[in-house]
Amino acid sequence: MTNNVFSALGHPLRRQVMDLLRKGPRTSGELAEAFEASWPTVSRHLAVLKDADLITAERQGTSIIYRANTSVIEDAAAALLAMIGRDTGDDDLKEAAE
Amino acid sequence: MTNNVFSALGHPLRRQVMDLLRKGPRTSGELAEAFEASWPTVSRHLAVLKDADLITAERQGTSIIYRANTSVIEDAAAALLAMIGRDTGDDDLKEAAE
DNA sequence: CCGCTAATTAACATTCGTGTTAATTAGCGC
DNA sequence: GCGCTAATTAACACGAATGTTAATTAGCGG
Repeated sequence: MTNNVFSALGHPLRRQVMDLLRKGPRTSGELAEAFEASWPTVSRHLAVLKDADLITAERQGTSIIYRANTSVIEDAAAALLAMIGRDTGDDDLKEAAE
Repeated sequence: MTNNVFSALGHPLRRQVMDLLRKGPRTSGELAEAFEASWPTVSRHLAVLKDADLITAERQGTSIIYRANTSVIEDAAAALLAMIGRDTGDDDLKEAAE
């Protein structure tokens, strides 16, 4: 669950999508226009993000609206902080060995 | 700088390395033994992590000691939280649109 | 159903990532 | 320098990711 999240965020275009989505929901077309890449290319990046559960897709008429999935992003951030020993309240890791 | 960090964390073995390093410094040999993969394979994963600045390497005699680079991990976590509008004190992003 | 717009999926070429074994560098003790 | 251990780099094979154009699905309005 925090697994392909990092891979998904590995691509710069996908991070930019997340940044755009932070400001509010966007349709596929709006997102596609925001980048130089072709529409199918953006579409596939969106599919990767959706697969990683980083965004959600909701059909509305002929458009499809994408939204950032904040809880998954929070989980990923928590996983990172856990890497440096900072517990985040998820208590799922107990370890403090010198 | 927060760029290849996510790609580097995309591989499960590399996240496990980070988790081991959280508990303290380890030599290349110790890390190599911790995984099923061959030593050269682990070695190259370590190179990826080092390239992303997630870990540091220090030669000590014939051994090379690896340590987690906490500040870069913190930066990555901050970048994630910024994606959901949560400012982390880095003030480099200002935006709160509905 | 036809035509139109929105968006995804298919097919293809190319580049990147991963893992292995073999070869190489680096340091230490004799 | 020789031999030994620690670790990386080189070379190779192969599967996954990326981007493009062409084809397809989905919904709406006439």
